[in-house]
Amino acid sequence: MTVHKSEPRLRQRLRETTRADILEAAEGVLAREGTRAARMEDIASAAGIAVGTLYNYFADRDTLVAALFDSRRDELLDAIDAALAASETSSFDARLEAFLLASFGHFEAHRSLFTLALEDDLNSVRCGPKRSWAQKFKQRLEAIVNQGIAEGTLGSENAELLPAMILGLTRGIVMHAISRGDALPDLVKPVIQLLLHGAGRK
Amino acid sequence: MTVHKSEPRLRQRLRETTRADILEAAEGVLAREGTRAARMEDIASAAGIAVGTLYNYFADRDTLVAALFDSRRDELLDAIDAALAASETSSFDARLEAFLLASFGHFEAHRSLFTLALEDDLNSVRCGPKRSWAQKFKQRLEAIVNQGIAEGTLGSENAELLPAMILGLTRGIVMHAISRGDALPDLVKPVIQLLLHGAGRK
Amino acid sequence: MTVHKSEPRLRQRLRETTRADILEAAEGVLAREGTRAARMEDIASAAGIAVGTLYNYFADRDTLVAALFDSRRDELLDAIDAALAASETSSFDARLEAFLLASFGHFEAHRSLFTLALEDDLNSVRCGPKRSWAQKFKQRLEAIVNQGIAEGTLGSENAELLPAMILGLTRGIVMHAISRGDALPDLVKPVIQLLLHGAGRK
Amino acid sequence: MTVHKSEPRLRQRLRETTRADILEAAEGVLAREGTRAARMEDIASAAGIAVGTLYNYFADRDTLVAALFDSRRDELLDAIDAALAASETSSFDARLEAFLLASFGHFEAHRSLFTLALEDDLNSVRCGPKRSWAQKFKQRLEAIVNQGIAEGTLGSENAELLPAMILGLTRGIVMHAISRGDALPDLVKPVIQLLLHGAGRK
DNA sequence: GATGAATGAGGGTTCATTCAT
DNA sequence: CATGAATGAACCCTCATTCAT
Repeated sequence: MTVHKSEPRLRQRLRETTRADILEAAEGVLAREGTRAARMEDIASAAGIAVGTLYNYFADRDTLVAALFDSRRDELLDAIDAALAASETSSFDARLEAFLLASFGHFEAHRSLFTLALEDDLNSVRCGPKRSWAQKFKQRLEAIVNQGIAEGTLGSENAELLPAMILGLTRGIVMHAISRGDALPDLVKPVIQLLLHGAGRK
Repeated sequence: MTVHKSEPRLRQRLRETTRADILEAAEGVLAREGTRAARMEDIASAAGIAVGTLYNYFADRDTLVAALFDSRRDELLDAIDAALAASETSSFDARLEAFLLASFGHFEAHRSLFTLALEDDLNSVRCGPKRSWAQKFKQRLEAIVNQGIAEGTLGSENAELLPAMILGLTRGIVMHAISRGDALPDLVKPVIQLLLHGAGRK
Repeated sequence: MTVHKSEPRLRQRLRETTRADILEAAEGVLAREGTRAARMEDIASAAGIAVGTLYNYFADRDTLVAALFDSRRDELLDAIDAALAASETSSFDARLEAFLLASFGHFEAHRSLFTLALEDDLNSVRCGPKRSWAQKFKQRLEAIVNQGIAEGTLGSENAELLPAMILGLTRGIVMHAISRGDALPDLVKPVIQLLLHGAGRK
Repeated sequence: MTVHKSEPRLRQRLRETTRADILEAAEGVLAREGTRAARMEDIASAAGIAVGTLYNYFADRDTLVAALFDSRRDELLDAIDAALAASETSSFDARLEAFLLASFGHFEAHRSLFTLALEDDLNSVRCGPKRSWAQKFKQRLEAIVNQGIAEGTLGSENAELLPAMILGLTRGIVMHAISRGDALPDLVKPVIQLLLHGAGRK
């Protein structure tokens, strides 16, 4: 009886697992072959399943690719939100650091995909801001920036540009680290330093 | 005879013109359809020529697309180099401003393509640093940064990270401006401000 | 014991019921989607069972479809044979009328499938006369025609063409009625009239 | 110059020829393999061209198949209309004979396809009367029947059913001839005989 | 050199069939 | 026996590339 009751749950769980496995396989293949060249058959065999099975989980290729990017974006946002929630009462500096550490950790974990995520900005222009990765990223930054201003840590000039600039800064650093193989967490301090005090000589 | 001698020149010039027309047509089509979906026939008809003719100018699709990005990158680098040459004896601030103005001007002119150029970083990771846009951009920045340090305008900490960060900053601002339709030149000052003094309250 | 003896019977009966349910579901789906587009899964879900179960009753798709047409054909022939048996001693006119009424009744009941049964002639050409619906239909007509000749009601010229012509006539009328929504039984008289006396003015 | 002017014509003519060749190849393949099983590749190789070329002439498989049936239907109707025009002033009997001869001739020429055309009635029910073959066939019959009534050769009872019945009759006879390999023209007389005077003994 | 129809390998997708639960 | 997810052969269609005119 218990068995019969829980069976749907098991099914459900298995289904979710398989879905996740497919996305992980897709991540590897897309990163290796490129978004353009990645073939459904490659993804299937990387996931250890048959082509047809892919279509039991995703309506078509586009849906699968979109699901992959959505999934990774959501994981990133969740990590950021958790870090922000954990540092709710901290100072601006601490929260910014928490934000960057969470972000960098996620990029590190998905280094391969991240190279592709860069195309995303482009999508946010082409497909509208719906799937945008940068959009939601900026929203979190806005909140932090506002806190910094309220606290008096940040000046209020160019406040509306700051999120975009921090986002760019972060990206520049991540690309730099990825292409040189540097460890990301070490780069948190320099970013904060530049942000608060600039690179001018004191 | 002179006529005969110069005829090849005319031919040559016509050839170059057609080549440039094709690239311009390609720029529009790629921007509109995306790198993935853009078809050779679309490019040909946008250029007002037959498909086959494309192959008299470019070996294959990949070559054409690469030529497009190379061309725009070279134009950007030429504009930057000209601006830097013109401000050879100026101060760090002035040269940085010249650099940013030249860059932003180029982005403004190729707004449509620029959304695609973002994929390029990705390529620099995947195809090696050969075609990289960012790579050469950074080289120019390195020279400016070094001058700033030598002049005493910039501090010397994290000097090796600065080019990457400025690059990112620039990109963040450009994306922001593109998605909001803002004028790019207005954003030069804020970038320099952040770079030199940070966003912290004085 | 008796119980044990009759259990197989129950099973047998259940099996037959399910089989019939499947065929009925298939009839609806084929009529709605077309022979080409109808999918095994559609049939299964219309029958309220799982795809796999279909294969416990029919070896494969072709077998199922063939069984459907065979089944409806046999029902038609049974109805005709019953009508003929009931009018065994009647005159030619009466028997022909009985024949047509039985046929039309069946078409009326399977209006949806009948549109498909038209493909069947085609099959009788392509797959040989085995599954033919028309073949057996004609056999009955032959018997009636022969009686008509023996009775002296029909002339004997073109006797071998008459069954084919009556069959065609019947079909033409049925198609006409189906496409216009007319009631079939009303059309029995006109068919007999044409058949016996033609449409020429007396 | 003339050459250059007429080139488009040549192109046009070649295009039409190829289109016709494709339809003829398709006719053979469809007849051999069935509407369901016929593959684009088979059609292409039967036409002596590559698969891709098919798509330069027809948008997709459905369009090609529809074009085939439309084409043959139009040819039939043209043949009928020509026969009717040629016998404009003749009596009812003569015109009916002309009609049947024209029809039978066309069926004979497209014997292979005709087996498939039977599916068409079905389509006329499913897809509406647009592509219908029978629909237009009946229109011609209506005109002839009306003439017959006006002339006094036909009685006026059941006049609205006559076209459908003649159509059915014709079909029954054609199927009979096809399945037995009989010559169609020989069957014109019996059809007219039945139609005018019935099969009853005089 | 320009043209654009022909080519055909290759990819996305479907769906009859199987089989572990 | 019922189930329905997994399978993968098969098919439609696309589009980069070629080549005869």
